[in-house]
Amino acid sequence: MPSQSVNISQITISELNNAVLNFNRPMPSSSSCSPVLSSLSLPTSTQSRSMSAEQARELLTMSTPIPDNIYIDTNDIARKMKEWFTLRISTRSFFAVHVLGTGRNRLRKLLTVPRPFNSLKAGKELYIKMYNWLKLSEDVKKEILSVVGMNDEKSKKIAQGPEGEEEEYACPKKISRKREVSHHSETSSYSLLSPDSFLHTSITAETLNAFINKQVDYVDTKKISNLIKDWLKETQATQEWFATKILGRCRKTLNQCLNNPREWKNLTQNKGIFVTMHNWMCLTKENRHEIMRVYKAPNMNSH
DNA sequence: GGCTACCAAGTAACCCGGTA
DNA sequence: TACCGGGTTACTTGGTAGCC
Repeated sequence: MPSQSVNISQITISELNNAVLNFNRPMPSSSSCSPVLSSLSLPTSTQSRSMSAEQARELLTMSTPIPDNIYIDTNDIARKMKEWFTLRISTRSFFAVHVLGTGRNRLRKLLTVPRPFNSLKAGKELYIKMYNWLKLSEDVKKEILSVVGMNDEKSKKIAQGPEGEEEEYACPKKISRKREVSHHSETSSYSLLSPDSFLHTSITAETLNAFINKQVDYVDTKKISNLIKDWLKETQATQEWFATKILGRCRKTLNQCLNNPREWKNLTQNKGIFVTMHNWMCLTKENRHEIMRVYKAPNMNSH
């Protein structure tokens, strides 16, 4: 994969070094891992330019021999990585190919059957990369993902069509329309557009975004489905409008969620829809009405 | 590490019922 | 009867995991 400088990236080497400085801080709920990245040969803090994809990968790579006193708990790393993947910030395939530089099946093996660190050969480097990855802040991780994947020519080529000769993988933001939608909900990027008229309302788009994407631990899916159905009847708002304007999904998806709500624990991608619906119903009647007016909900003339 | 089956999510097509 | 909104079914696609 060719190394390219990335102009649009906002991340700087100094920011990355700041992240590295925090590495001496213990990992949350971790006691078995010792800092490793501090031994890496990182760019100096005087460099304040955007990093290239290669530099992003280098950041996670051991560039010096592994000290004998360093022990990495592969089980712990695998568990934490699996937890991180549930956030759906990146697919396993994407992470394997672009961050680790290996195949998705290889990563799966590392996560499902973690072998003792000392018994590993080439796998050591991959675990170290993951260890270092877990130490980064979420913002830095996202920037790295952006740098190593979203902007390189390979990704663009594959994103344009199935002609790619390289290993098939999925880019969560560019390639998969479905995952993009899912990602959208999981990462709290709100679906509402920002009409100019919103500027004149008492509730701002930012406020609404923050509120409606508020994280929720649990949603009673059946209850919220019934509430939404009742609310749609009451206000005569159409499923089409609510689905596209508020949820950012197609009407059919909303319809299925309302009529066949799965148990919360069984949900994966559609959790975001129920979270948004839950938060929507937590808004005051007045706020909902105002938003409906701004977003030109049908039948608003009658209210 | 390759192959393959399964699952989840999203959507198109179609149908049905209400209404003007 | 045409139109619109809601519901159902089948299909497509990507991710994951089992098997070897």
